[in-house]
Amino acid sequence: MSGAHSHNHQHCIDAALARAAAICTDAGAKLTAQRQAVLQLVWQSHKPLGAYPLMNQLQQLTGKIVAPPTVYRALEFLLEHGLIHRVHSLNAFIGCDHPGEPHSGQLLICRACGDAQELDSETINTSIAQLLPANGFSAERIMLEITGLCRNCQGAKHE
Amino acid sequence: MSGAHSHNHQHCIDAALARAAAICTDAGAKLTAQRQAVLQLVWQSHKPLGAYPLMNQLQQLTGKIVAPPTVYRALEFLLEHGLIHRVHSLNAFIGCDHPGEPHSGQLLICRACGDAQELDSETINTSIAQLLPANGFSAERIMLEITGLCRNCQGAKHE
DNA sequence: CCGCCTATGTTATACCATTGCGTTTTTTCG
DNA sequence: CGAAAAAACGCAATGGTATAACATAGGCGG
Repeated sequence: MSGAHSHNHQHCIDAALARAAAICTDAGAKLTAQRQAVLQLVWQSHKPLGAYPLMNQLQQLTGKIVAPPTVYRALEFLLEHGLIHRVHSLNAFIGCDHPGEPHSGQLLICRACGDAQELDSETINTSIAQLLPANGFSAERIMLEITGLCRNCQGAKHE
Repeated sequence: MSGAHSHNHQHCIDAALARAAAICTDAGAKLTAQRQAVLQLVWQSHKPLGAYPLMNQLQQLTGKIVAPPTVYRALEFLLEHGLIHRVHSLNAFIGCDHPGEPHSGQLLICRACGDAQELDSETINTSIAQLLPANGFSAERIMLEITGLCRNCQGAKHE
């Protein structure tokens, strides 16, 4: 596994980094080199990336030893500013497709290839929004994670 | 913490255990004493219960030392048979309100009191179901967890 | 009795995340 | 500018979550 992606999505990464920079400037937050490096690595991985793999990659990238708190602090910053999502079912992280906009992180996670795709279905959002008042519940964080098989993996099925 | 619940929901627990026994018999699975004890403890807690607290309670209940794999194996069994749900955002477990029926574990989790309430909204289910074909995705597990403030905690709590 | 399957026990370890503290860097402002 | 304050970072240790690997015990059909 060394940069062998058939499709080069360097421009996606660059775009994401640019958007991130803009958002941080806007918010008066500092996208330091380290945070940017973490964001880049998260984006660079098509799949949700765990904190420790990320840590290793960060070490390779910077040539320095990196301890867990370092990477977690960067991740926390990026989460706070909506630049990445946490994928709870995998204990991993993934770049956010449309930072800046309000959205709730709807994810389709393929258990075969590991890819994750972000959705933003208004239908689902409104269904949920309509449901809450009936329960007197005030929502702060909505997390929808759907695990299954993506289009590509359905034909070539394992198990 | 010694049985200090103001509301005695022993009958809920008993009902859940009875249903569980029926479901297991039906499925040809064995609800052993240990698994039943774990199920009881999970139900006994109004709130989602972590594996290690559960382990401690199980030790007190049985008077024997219990190792992590023991409790995880029981939890795995209960999950497989739909008798409990895993709450990913808390790394915890909660009794399932309506085992036996197909449902997808929609949860309202109050961050103030820690209570969790299970939903089963057809509206949401159909929204999701309609969304999947467009993405060519075949869903196997759908997980919706909503964190916020429940009715009781909204008045009392700030921030 | 014997072999098989399931459940369980036991030890160790992998994996995920945070706390606490001290140092360096950056920002702020007189 | 230069000192005080704040933010980011490095580092060591620890806490919390989950599983691997191997051993043991008991039911059950041949």
